[in-house]
Amino acid sequence: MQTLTSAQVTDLKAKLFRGFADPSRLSILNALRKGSLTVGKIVKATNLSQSNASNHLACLRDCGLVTRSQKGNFVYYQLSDERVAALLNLADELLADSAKGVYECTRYEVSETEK
Amino acid sequence: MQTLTSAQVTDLKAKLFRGFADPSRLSILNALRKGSLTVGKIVKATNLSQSNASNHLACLRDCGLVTRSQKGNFVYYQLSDERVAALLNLADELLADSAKGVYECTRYEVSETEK
DNA sequence: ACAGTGTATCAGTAATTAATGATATAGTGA
DNA sequence: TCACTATATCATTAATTACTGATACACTGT
Repeated sequence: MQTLTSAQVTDLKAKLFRGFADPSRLSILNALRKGSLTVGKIVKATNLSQSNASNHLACLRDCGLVTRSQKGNFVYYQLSDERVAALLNLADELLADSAKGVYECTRYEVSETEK
Repeated sequence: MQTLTSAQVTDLKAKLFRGFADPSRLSILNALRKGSLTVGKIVKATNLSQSNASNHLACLRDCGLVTRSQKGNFVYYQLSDERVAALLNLADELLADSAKGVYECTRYEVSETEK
């Protein structure tokens, strides 16, 4: 068991947050809030392409946010810890209060697929 | 006051998390946990270059995580909400439990500046 | 108005990242 | 073994991002 430098801890924390920092991954995490799902169900729920979803799932696993369990031909993913959902909830609350400000921020660009 | 689509909410949430998802910004946020600081103090605390710190501060402001207040020649930054610190705390806890797994993950690369 | 200090912005570059389509792997049942 | 389904990986491309050094702006005191 090795002790980490504070810079290493910071890198790990950044990595953890990076898992949350992409709309595709957030939509996956959101779908998993209700429980574990197969990759196929995740693809349907999120409208991501299969390979893209698979890549993001690998990323989420890499960040420690989800775990994987194989059952026959299917692979189930689920949130790795209650606190993953708790982080999502906290972010929801924070956004609910500050969304207006962020939304109006000049740098923010809404994706073109939305009206 | 406009209602946001769920995709817009997802984009905003991703943007919020992106603020946390970089080691430089995390070290800034960490420095600000104890209270507000001038840019100069932040630069010293983080070892970032002045322009780099300034860019990250703009980013953090853009993500809604910090606020800015000017006093004479100095600019003070501070966390915009208690919940920003709460998110950092939650991430700390999550990491404390799962650090081992994340640390051992094959994809993770420790920056070369560390031994 | 000027010099000095603190902060922000700009242009350029290198590196990282997300997405796609095609292909590979692994499990299932006949 | 074979055909089939589910998932993962690969190669490529386009887009985004972090950083640096130089410069600009803003405030202060003289």
